[in-house]
Amino acid sequence: MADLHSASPDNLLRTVGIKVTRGRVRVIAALQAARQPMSHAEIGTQLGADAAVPLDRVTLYRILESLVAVGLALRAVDTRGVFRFSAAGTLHRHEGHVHFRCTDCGGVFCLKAAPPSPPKLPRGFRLAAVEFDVRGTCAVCSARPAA
Amino acid sequence: MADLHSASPDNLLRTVGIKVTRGRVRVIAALQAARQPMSHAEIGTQLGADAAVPLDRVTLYRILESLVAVGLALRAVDTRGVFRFSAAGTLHRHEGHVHFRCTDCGGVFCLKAAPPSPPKLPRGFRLAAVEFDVRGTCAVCSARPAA
DNA sequence: GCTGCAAATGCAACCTTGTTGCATTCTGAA
DNA sequence: TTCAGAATGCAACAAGGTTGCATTTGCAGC
Ligand SMILES: [Mn+2]
Ligand SMILES: [Mn+2]
Ligand SMILES: [Zn+2]
Ligand SMILES: [Zn+2]
Repeated sequence: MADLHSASPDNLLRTVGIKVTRGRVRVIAALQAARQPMSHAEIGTQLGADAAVPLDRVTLYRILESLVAVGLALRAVDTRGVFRFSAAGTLHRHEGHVHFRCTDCGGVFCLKAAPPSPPKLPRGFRLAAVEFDVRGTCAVCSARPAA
Repeated sequence: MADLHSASPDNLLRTVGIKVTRGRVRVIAALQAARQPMSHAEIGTQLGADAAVPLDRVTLYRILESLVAVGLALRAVDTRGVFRFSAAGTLHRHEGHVHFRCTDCGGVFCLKAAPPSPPKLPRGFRLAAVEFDVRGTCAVCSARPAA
């Protein structure tokens, strides 16, 4: 089982069955190279900097949306209310375990615990999604003195 | 120190030593009456609805800021990246049960199920909050034909 | 290698959330 | 009652995020 950062963007996209486009490849590569989850603005800046062809702002949003939808990226909200994205992988299944979100750096960490089962709903209610959100500060951010 | 659970907005404000203004009193009252944390927009809508005198949008932000600063309100970021505010010292506690969020009407419903216990964290990680987010459509929205 | 169609993109416009500056009004202590 | 500092209202701004629509592009089928 390859780790998150080893599979090529092209192969990841083909594996999940969505089109391989220049934009998606560039975004996945950027997320894989990142040491921390990136905001939309950070990705846009970096992509605009190291490439002759800039990526449209809206297209970037839609690329991130599509990557999250197929599980190739994870999305979290940092303490300032900004979405931050990190690379995931097809080979890594995220359904079977709980995630920890660092509210400081926006990082998402896989825990070993199994997700809780959904509760009983009142009559007529229809369940669509269940999300167990565990938040706090990761080891790195907890060690670092507060800003 | 006065009991935060039973004090009136006026007394709460006097206790913490900031000025008692019409706006602050109304906001505290709204937060105390709320069954769940409210967004800035929700507070603004409610205050605009049941009062002849609407509250300026910016003033509301500054009121919430001041209440958080003195500890009379709590601020959190929800999964959509929006700040939500709750009164500190209200009687309705939401820690003891799970919530259901209707993705259609936006309503939040208190369920009878107990929240799952937080999982074991890796060394150095610090837990801040655990949120069990159950989403879907409520009874009313499920019954109504899709728009 | 073509062809055709759905998927993806670019662009303009728009919405929401949150902030800043400044003149005016209000609170509450002296 | 006075009045300085705190709070408010209004206008303008900024960033994050979304929507609609015309155009381009990936890629499956031939
Ligand atoms: Mn995971
Ligand atoms: Mn509740
Ligand atoms: Zn962290
Ligand atoms: Zn509903």
